[in-house]
Amino acid sequence: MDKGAISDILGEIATLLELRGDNPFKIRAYQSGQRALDTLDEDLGTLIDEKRLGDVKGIGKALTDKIITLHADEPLPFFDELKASIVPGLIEMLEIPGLGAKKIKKLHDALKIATIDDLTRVCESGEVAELAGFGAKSVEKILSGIKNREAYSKRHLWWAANETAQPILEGLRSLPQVERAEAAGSLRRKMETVGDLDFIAASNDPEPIMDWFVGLPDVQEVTGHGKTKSSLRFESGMQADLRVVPPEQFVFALHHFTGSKDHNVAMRSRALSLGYSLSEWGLRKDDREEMAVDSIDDEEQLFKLLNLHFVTPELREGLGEIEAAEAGELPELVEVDQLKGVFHNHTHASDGENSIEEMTQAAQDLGWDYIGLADHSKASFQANGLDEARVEEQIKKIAAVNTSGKFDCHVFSGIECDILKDGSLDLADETLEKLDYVVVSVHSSFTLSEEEMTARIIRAIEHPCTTMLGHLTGRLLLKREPYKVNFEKVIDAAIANNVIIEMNAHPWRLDMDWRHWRKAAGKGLLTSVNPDAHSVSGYKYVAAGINACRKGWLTADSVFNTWSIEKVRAYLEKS
DNA sequence: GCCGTTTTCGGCCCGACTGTTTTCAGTCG
Repeated sequence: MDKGAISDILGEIATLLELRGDNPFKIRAYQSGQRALDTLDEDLGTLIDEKRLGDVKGIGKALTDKIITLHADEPLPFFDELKASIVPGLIEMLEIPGLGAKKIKKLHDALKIATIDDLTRVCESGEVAELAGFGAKSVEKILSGIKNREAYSKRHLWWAANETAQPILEGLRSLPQVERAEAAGSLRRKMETVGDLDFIAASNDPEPIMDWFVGLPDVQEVTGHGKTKSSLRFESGMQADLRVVPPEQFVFALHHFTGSKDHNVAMRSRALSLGYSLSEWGLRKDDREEMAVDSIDDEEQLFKLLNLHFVTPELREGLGEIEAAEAGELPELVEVDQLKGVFHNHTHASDGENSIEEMTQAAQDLGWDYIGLADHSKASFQANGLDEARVEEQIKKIAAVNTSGKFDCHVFSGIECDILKDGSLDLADETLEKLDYVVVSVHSSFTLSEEEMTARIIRAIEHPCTTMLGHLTGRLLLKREPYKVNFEKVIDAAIANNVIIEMNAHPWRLDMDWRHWRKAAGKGLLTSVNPDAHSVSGYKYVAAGINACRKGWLTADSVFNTWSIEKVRAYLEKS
C-alpha cells in the first residue's frame, strides 16, 4: 500500500474515533500522523527499512506499527473492527454544516438513524426537535444542509475565488469605519483550490461593517451575524467569513487566519522557544498578561520579533519555511513581471481562437520579448491537430510573421505533440526537427497503470526532439483525477535528458503540482510557466502559474521563460 | 496517541457564535 492510501486510512481512523466519542487528543494524534505522512520528504519504504519512521515528528510507537502493517499489505484488525463498529451513513452526516461528531452520535443513539434519508425522516417527523439539545432551528438547519450538501462541501478554483474576493476587498477598504482589510486563508496563500473566503478588517467600529457585509449582493444565506464575526454563502455556493478586529490586533489576526495550520503551529512553537506566546490576539510575554509589543504595522515586524526573515504567504505551508527563515535561506521567489515570454500557446490552426498575428500582438502588448506557438498534433483529432504537412505550413507562416517587421516580439515555432500510448511521438522526426521546440503531452489512454504510464512518458522524454513535457498528470482540479505516474522517475529522466517540465498555468491544471518543485529544482530541473492559452485572453493565467511556482520555492533561475531571448535561443539551438 | 532544554506523566489552542438553554455544549475555524 502506498503513502497516499495509508494517509487516507489514518484520516478515516480519526473520523471513526470521533464518531465513537473517543479521546479528542487521540483523534488529533491520528490527524497529525496523517499530516506527517503527507509531508514526508523521504521515501516511506526507505524510512521503514531503516527503522527511522518513529523518528518522524507526530509518528510514535502505535502509528509506526500500524503504518508498517499497512505498507506490507497485511491486515489491520484495529481498523477493520473500528470500521465495523460505525454505521457508514454517519460519516457522510459530518458534511452537514452544524452537525459534528457528538450531535451525530446523539441522533444515532437516540433515534437509531443510519442514513441521511433516516435523518431527513426524523427531522420531518418532529422527533429531532424533541431531543434535548435540539430544537426547531436545528431541524431547519439540518434539512437545509442536507438539501445543499453537494454545493456546500465544494471547493473552488483559486482563480474564481479571487475574482469573487477582490471586489469585496475593495468594498471593505472603501468603508469609512475600516482602517485596513485583507483577504486571508488559502486564498492569500495562493492554494490551487480554496474552500471559503476569509476577510480580516481593522476597525474600532465593527457593527456597520458587519451590516454592510451581510447585505452584499448575491448572498443566498447569512449563516452567522455577530458583532465581530459574520459568515455568509453566495448563490454560487462559495462561503465567506469576515472578522473585524481592533487595529492593534490586525497583523496578528491576519497572520493567524492566513495560516496554514502547520505554519501556525511552527510559528507558535518558535514564539515559545523565545519566551513568547503567539496567538491571533497578539504576542505576549510567556505566562504573563503583558504584551510583548503594543502594536505592529505589518507582518515583517512580526517575523522580525521572532528573529525570522519575512515568509511570504505562499510559503506558509509548514514545509520548512520557518527553518529557512531562521537561517536566512529563503529563496528569492520568481515574480510575474520577470517573465519575458511564454511557450505552449494555441492558434486557430488547431483549437485556439486567434491567429498567429493576434497572439503575437497580444504578447507584445504584455511586454514580452518572445512567444512560442505550439498547436496540437494530429492524434488530437478533437482539437483539429496538425499533421506533418500542416506543421510545415505553420512553420512558414511563423517565419513570415518574424520577417514581416511588424512585431518586436519574436515567435518560436513549436508543437504540442501527442505522446502515443506506447510512448512514441505523433509526428515524424524530420518534421519535429524543423521546429524550434517540441512540447510533448499525454491526451489519451489515461487509465494505464502507473508503471506503463511512467514508461510511456519517459520514452517521450528520451526522444531527441523533445524540449518540454506538458501537463505531467493531466489533472483537472476538482474535475478529473491525475493519471497515475511515478513523479520521481519522470523528474529524474527529464533532468538526465535536458527536458523542461512545464508548469501548466491554466487554473484548472497547475500541473506539475507545486509540492514537487522544491526538491526537483534542487536536483536541477527547469520549468516553463506555460499558460496553455487558447486565445489572447488566456495569457493572463501566467499569474496562476507563477503562484504555483512560488509555492514550489522556485526562483527565476529555474523558470526558463524568465530567461532573455538570447539565452533561450542558445538553449533551443543546443538541444 | 504523541511528546519532552519544566522529560515518562500530564498536558495537548481557544474564542466567537449559535441554539439551546437559564449557564452551557457543540461546532467551527
